[in-house]
Amino acid sequence: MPNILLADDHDLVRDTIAAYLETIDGFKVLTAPNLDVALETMGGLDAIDLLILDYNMPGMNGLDGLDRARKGHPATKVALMSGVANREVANAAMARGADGFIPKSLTAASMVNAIKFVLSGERYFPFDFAAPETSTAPDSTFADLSEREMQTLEQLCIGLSNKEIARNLGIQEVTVKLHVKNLLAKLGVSNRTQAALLAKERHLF
Amino acid sequence: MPNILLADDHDLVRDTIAAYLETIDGFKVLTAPNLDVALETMGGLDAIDLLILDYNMPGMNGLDGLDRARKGHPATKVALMSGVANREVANAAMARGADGFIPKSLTAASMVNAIKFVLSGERYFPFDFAAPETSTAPDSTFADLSEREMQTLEQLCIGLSNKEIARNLGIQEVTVKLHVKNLLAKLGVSNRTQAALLAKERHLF
DNA sequence: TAGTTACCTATACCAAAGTATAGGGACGCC
DNA sequence: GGCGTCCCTATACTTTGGTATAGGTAACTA
Repeated sequence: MPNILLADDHDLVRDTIAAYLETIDGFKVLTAPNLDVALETMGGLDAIDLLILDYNMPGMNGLDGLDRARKGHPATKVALMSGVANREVANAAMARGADGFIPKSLTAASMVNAIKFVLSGERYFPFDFAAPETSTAPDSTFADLSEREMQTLEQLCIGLSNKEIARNLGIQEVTVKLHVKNLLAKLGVSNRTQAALLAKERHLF
Repeated sequence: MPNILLADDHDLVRDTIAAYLETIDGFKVLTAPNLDVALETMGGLDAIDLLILDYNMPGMNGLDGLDRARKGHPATKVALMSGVANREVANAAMARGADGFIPKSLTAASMVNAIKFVLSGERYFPFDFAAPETSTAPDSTFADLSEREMQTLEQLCIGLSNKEIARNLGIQEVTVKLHVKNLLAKLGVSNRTQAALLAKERHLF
């Protein structure tokens, strides 16, 4: 029966999750209202198999808290939990060695799955949480680009110069400049670099 | 006891995996040597809970096979399995609606985990397989950038102009130009847009 | 028919980006 | 001391990028 330590400053959230895990799956769950208490508890007698840290919690200071927890207790698996963190934070957490990332948007059943996953030695990263970035902004900004402007943008995203784009599209450089100018206005950015960055961010090319 | 249909043209691989799943976890496993046979089998009496398709297998034709399988049997979960596919393919598969992606580099235990995961209604995407792209090239190209050049690059990645960067760093615009010129050379690119794109690709900022 | 939109081109101009060369100050290293 | 490196600045220059205005074609639409 694995020991879990759940640290979250939101009392209601923390206690209900803990109760759920205990009753439904028979985990033994300890709780802590912030990082410092959590680390104290870790130093106690019971060996903790999994430490779940809320991302927004006193003492966390971004992902530094993750490092602190991992450093002192290498044998314990550490998962991050958050209700607000975006994909960037989640990725950063995983890159920094977290064993899992649990968005609070998960269903209870999925959360249990995730926890079991981590306890079994794997690293959990919810795919459906990782993906939205791609599908969140399907077009909107890019919808009203004309075909040529879109083609121009595409070449811009490889970092080509107007001259090169002109050659590739078989038109004059002045025309490319025109397309660039228009697409900058439509995208609401002020130069080609920003346009390329924006397009890449939206995973257009 | 869930029914699994495993389709792989590699006889040895297919049969050993099937045997493993049957003996270790009590799954009922059917097998098929290619996509067509798999789809035929699906039409049989037994309801298949999970279809596992090898990516390199007669009939697959890239990810088209995935679509064919999903279209005819919406109730069946479909996972892709591959020994060679890279991250791009895996992501594309997930984007096209696969319920899971199973690299053959997984341990047997992890594979079982993945399968249970998918059967429970979640989508499985192995983080350790997804991540390498980020960590494969930690620096190399960027290692020999000086501190100022790195700061300049960072601002470049927001699409700022030389003038703005100069203001932000508290130096003259000419100096920024110098840094830009030098970092372009070090990165082996020919303009600021390419530099920004490269840095973003490597997830530096 | 006239109006609209996308597309292409042209000339011209200014701003921004990038190159070249030169020099000075700070630091660490042999 | 001399050497190398990074940082900053300066002048001067060329190229590229972006804006403005104007005009022509083709296709679609009211």
